[in-house]
Amino acid sequence: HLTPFLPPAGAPRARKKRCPYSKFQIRELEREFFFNVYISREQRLRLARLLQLSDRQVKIWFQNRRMKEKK
Amino acid sequence: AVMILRSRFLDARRKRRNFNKQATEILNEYFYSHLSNPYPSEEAKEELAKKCGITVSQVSNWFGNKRIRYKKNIGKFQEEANIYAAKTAVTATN
DNA sequence: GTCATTTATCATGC
DNA sequence: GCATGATAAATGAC
Repeated sequence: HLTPFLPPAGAPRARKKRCPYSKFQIRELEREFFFNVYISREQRLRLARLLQLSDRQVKIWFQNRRMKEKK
Repeated sequence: AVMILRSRFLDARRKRRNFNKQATEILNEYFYSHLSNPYPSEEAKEELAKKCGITVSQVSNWFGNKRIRYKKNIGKFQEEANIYAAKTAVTATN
């Protein structure tokens, strides 16, 4: 029979491997989320430095966290 | 050394119970009869959920897991695929 | 921004 | 011991 999922044709550049965050990282992210569901640009950069995460990672964490909240 | 302790807090939602055989039968029938595009619409998910006695989220979880695990090892699911292919006359209209 | 996904990881069933 | 369902990072459509 046929196979699902059309091949991505072009060069599929490697996706970043999912790495679970540490207890400390989660705790600080949750703490900030408690006060601000939508984190500001400045706070985002500050948290990223503190937690050794990229600005993008913090941004995405808040996006996923908001989705989790509404469920 | 810095240990990354990821001890999990009690997560009630993570309690897992297998679906009954009838529900799995229904989900597999849909999956293998739409193997070229195993992405049920929202309406189809709701209908599957109703027929299986599970939630829409559980249907989404099932298809997500099924797609990735099937793609990752097609050979392992070959026998299962043949069973459901023979069982259901394809009426794939999408 | 939301949101349906992909992927790996986690927790449980058996 | 893996199979299976649910959750946690990460991507991409819109």
